[in-house]
Amino acid sequence: MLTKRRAELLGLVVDEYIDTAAPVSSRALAARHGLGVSTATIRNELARLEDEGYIAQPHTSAGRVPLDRGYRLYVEELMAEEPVGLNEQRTIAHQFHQAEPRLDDWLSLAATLLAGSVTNVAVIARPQGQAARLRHVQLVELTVDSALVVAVLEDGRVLQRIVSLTQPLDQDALAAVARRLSARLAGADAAEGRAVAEELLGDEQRIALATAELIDDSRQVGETYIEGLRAALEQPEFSSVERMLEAVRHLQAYELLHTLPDPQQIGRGTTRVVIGHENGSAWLQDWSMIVSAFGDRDGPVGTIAVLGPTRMRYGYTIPRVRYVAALISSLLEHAHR
Amino acid sequence: MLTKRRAELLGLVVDEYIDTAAPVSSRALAARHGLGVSTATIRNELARLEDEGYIAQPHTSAGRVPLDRGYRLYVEELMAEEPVGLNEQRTIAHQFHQAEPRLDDWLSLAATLLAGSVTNVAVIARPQGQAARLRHVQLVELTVDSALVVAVLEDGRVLQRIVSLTQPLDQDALAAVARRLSARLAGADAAEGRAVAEELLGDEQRIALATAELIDDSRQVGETYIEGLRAALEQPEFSSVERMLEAVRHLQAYELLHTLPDPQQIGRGTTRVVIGHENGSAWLQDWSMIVSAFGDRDGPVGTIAVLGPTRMRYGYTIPRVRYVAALISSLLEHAHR
DNA sequence: CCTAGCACTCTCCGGTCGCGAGTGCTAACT
DNA sequence: AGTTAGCACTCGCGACCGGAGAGTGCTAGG
Repeated sequence: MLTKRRAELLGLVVDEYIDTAAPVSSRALAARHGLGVSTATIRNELARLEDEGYIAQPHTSAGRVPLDRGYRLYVEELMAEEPVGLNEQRTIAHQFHQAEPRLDDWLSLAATLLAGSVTNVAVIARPQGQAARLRHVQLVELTVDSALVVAVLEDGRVLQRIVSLTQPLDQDALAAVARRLSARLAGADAAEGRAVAEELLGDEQRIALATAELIDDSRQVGETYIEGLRAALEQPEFSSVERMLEAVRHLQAYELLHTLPDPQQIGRGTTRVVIGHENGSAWLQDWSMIVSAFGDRDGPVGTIAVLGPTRMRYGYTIPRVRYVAALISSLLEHAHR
Repeated sequence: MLTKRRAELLGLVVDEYIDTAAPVSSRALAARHGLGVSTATIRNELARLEDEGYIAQPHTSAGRVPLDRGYRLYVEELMAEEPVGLNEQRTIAHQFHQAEPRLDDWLSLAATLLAGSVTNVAVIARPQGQAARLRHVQLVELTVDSALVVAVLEDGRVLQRIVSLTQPLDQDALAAVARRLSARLAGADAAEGRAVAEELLGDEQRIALATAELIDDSRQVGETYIEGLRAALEQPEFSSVERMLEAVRHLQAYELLHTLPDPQQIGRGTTRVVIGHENGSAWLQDWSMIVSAFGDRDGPVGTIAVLGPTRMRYGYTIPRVRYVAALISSLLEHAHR
């Protein structure tokens, strides 16, 4: 069981780590917060917390770093929220009232302000329409090195896209590929399409991927606003070129839109925190996501989220995401009248 | 004087460097292109080219790297253009005809296609309105740590923006700052405003910067589309964290919009190449910019540009920028009818 | 004017070493 | 039983070499 003292200690470890981004040592804990015990005692407790999977050491002779499980408990029970001060509220609200009363402008502004306020990536997405499933695919030869992928969806819509090929394929070969893909992909949604594509190779894979993307396109992707890339990248977790590149690679409208949960599933007024491995996507393993929804009385219409390293100022970020979501919702309500 | 042979050699050095991103040695040149001379002779010629400021060595025992002057000559006389093939033209044009016939969608698509085609950053900007000059500034105390900057422009427009302060300033102090700034900035355009801000410190600097940005805002910034950040960042010139961060920091709509030349100054149909230090801004010192304008018969309305490291495939990029600009212009013409 | 040969320079890479930070464990203390 | 002082041990990190390799400039001879 997790004793009171150990829980408090965990809270301190997370606080400290969020602050310094460096493994937290028993000495640092004793020094910064005068708990009435020695470092040896703290070490014992830390060892217990490690056994229970809340924290870990990067290597034998290092301090402790929170694990996802530690963050989870922290977010649910230990952290102190830093509410949005009145000044801050006024400053933010003012900018909205000053802007043109257009939803697009509001959302873009909201993304910018939120990103600036929490120094992380802010994403605001407004999906439109329903995602459909595939009926079948056809391929049309365009030039030697490109073909047209035509996706026919179950609801009857027809979408097309050009794919460039690495090897020449004539119309017969294309037809064969199309037959195979149609068989495997019939009834598939975008995610299933991508899964099938994973198993294929070369041009056939490219075509399958294009098909999956066409299915995705059926959602008629609304606007997506992404801000704060720069602020996020300045954080120490991205101090190597590879991590930075990976972040830039993935932080794109297209990919994010399909990573964020549907606004319906969140519901207005609630804020969900998704930590590290709780994210489905592999690349998000050491990211956390704070998601909220906005909308009017007819229900939620969009998602507003902050993405950042798992080492994120949850207590600070969460209220701000919630506040901005609520603010937009109330702007929408007023606009409707 | 630059002999024929030396010019050719320079062309080869630039070609090779663009290709490999590594300093070019006399041996590499002799091996890859069977010039009828020995490496020693090549070394002599390279030494001359270095004296004349076209190329340089990163350190004594390294090969040669082109300097801006070398690139300039290359672009103007030596490079071989790689025209946009018919297939490529068709593939690109097709996507435009498939898109909704809205200028916004066209521009966004153009940025994406262009960036993908040249694997560098593509920027498309459509400025609107004229930039104005400042009449005077006023400051209004909002909260302890924020103030409202009110800029009155020469054409009578009034723009405002909130600035957060690092130190508390009361209304008297703010009034003093406003008086000082108004005196220094009267009649200034945005660039001059920024220059003055550079000389100031702390909150006064922040306020001056905000003022400069307000002046900029008077242009009523149109849409800016930026694509290809990721592709650009994968290039070897950004293989250090600092360079990458610097690029991300600067490649923002706001900053780029004010870096690109006015479409009027370029004129439809022409393509301008700006290499390294020829760029005004300090951060662009090792970037090159290929700029073209698009518009209809009433004149150019927007700028289309590709940004990349000075080591850029000029011969490949230039025709593609030109092509896309022309394509959009012609779409505009047709739409007008 | 060209070229073979050579001495020289400088970077890059791998290995070694010592320092410092931090831990876990043990034994004594309350 | 819980706490603590003391200590041996581990590990990462930065500094410091030293040799290999790449490339140059120069010289002397064709």
